[in-house]
Amino acid sequence: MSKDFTTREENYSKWYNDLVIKADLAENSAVRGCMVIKPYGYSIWEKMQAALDKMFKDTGHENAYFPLFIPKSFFSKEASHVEGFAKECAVVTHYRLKTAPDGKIVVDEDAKLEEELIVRPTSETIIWDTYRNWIQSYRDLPLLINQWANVVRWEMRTRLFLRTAEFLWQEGHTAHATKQEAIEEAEKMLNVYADFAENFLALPVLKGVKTENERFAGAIETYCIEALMQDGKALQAGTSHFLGQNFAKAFDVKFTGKDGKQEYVWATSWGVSTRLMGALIMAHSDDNGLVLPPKLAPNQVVIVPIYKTDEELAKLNEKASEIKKSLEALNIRVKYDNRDTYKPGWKFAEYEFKGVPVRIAIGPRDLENGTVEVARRDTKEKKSYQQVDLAHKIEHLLGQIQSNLYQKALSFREQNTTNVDTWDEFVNQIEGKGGFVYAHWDGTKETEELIKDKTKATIRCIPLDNKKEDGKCILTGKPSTQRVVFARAY
RNA sequence: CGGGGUGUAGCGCAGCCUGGUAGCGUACUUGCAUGGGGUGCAAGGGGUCGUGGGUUCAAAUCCCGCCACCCCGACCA
Repeated sequence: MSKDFTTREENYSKWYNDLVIKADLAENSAVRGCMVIKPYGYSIWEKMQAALDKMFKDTGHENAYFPLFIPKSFFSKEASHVEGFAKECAVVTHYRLKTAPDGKIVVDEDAKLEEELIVRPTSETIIWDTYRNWIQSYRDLPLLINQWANVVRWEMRTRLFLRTAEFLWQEGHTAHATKQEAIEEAEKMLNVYADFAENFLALPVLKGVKTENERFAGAIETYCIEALMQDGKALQAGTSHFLGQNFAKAFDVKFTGKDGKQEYVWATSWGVSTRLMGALIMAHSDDNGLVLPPKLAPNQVVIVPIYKTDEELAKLNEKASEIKKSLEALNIRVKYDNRDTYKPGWKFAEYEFKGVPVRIAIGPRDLENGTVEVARRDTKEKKSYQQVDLAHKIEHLLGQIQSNLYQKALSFREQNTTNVDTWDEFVNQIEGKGGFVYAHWDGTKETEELIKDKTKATIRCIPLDNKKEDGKCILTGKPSTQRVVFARAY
């Protein structure tokens, strides 16, 4: 199944693609740019959803659902928003098919829609059109709503999980009485994303704001979390937008304040997508396959029996079930694989490839000695453990693996973060090792675009915890007050 | 949309140049042996050769059109 697997060094991009397919996470579908998420991949996504959904609810949000289709006219209401999405919209123009004289199924031209429907690329417009009726008074605020949905953006080039024409995500859309409160909400949700990335994905992220160029279409401020992948490229892992009153004005959403005066509502929106799957895969996996952090692994532990005879298997079944139960009592997700159709070595390789954090092998020798063999996926280390109190030891080990993955990713990021002060250094760094490059920039759109044209590097963000520092723009030499983070990105 | 490439068994590929009844590896099925890191041997099943047309006694192979997918650019979470 996974022999002859491409290594990261040979071809990082092929490694990623092969990994996604061979680890059974997803595959390309019959539809251009759209993937099928397979059960194993989907179960990881479900784990992410569950964790995020809880975090959203713990911060006061509720789930709702809005239509897949958005009337075309809605898009024209917020000028910069439509501009940002116009080039990648799927449009529904007809509502009926018919059989042509030659027997082929064709679109019935008589069934043309009065107004075309856009398949949502994001839901601000339909949601704000709805909010108009929901919000009258300051008592209706804040309105804190999240939606789990699929969206469509007709991308020209797609890659499994990282960029697909249709993807799954959540989008939060909140309405507030004051500017300050909306900004706090946008920042709060950015922190939720950062916590999630660090605690569940085991992935350290930079928190920052986007430059005007990179800002979400229709936003006043776009906050983001940026992660560094093993090939030195950055991945935007989540965004949170302060939308000001742009959408309230476009959709005429006003509320009456305590003072009896009418004012436009302040808005935020924030989202993360199945792209997080891509981040997860690229952050930790190695040339032996997937490496999953225990908190998101569908199976945290797999138990493999080693035996020759049916009698041995019967004894091992008994012992393994006992171990399985003791682990499950601690809420550890365990699979016992006693299929006779595959050999132990095959199973070892298989679970390793699928990233199961801990493998327990147990054979006749272990039964005699009261031991098991425990192998951890992150370090590939194998150790013999006494069966006594095994469940607690495994629980502890899972915690260690989770934090080890985070530490490893963190030190990778540190090793691949550099300060540069001259253009030559900058080009060398971007074209060599890559990584996050802190450099001075004169603050103009033109310079940012010029740098992008010359090096393919973009400003990933202006970090929130940035310290002020006088310097000169690496390209123009004009004065600058702080360093910003450059990288090539996905 | 520009440049390059590929369509042959579930998957990966050879065969094409030089036309002559479709092959390899793997996966699958069956049997026997094997079993502490992808097991060996044997037998077996499976293909409108992307698609439409043309040339020819004969086309996977030669010619023309079309379609799909992949890679590199412009666009992007």
